Amino acid sequence: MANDALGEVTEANFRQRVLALVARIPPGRVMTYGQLALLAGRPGPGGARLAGFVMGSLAGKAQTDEEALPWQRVINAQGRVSTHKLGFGDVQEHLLEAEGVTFDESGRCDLARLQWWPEEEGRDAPPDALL
DNA sequence: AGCATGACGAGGT
DNA sequence: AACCTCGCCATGC
Repeated sequence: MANDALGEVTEANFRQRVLALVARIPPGRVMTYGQLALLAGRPGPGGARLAGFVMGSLAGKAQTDEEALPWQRVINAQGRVSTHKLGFGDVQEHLLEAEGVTFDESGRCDLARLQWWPEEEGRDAPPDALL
């Protein structure tokens, strides 16, 4: 047992970890696929893609059970949503805007300000005070 | 059983 | 800035 934290990260617990992290993202804040992968024990580009696969696997559910998982708070490293291809990119942006996230003309949001890290547990507002 | 494809991202050209 | 390659794994045909 032991090693949930250091031991091998199986596909099963990787998925579980990713979902657990997504569930903790505060409203108005976001996390990237690569970041989720890193925190779930699979750093690097490959891990980021895996995180994308995990999210994609629950795309249908996410839409029908949105209260259970804030899937819309997961975006790519460029600060853009990666769901246009699936047909609900606009929905995702709209949901985020409803939480206060703004996107510019090129569809980018301010990751530096909005990206959330678990260390901030408890702080649910953007680190504006630190600017 | 092989092959294409899908919510990614870093590094190189 | 716009590509290209590679890493990574599940799923459907």
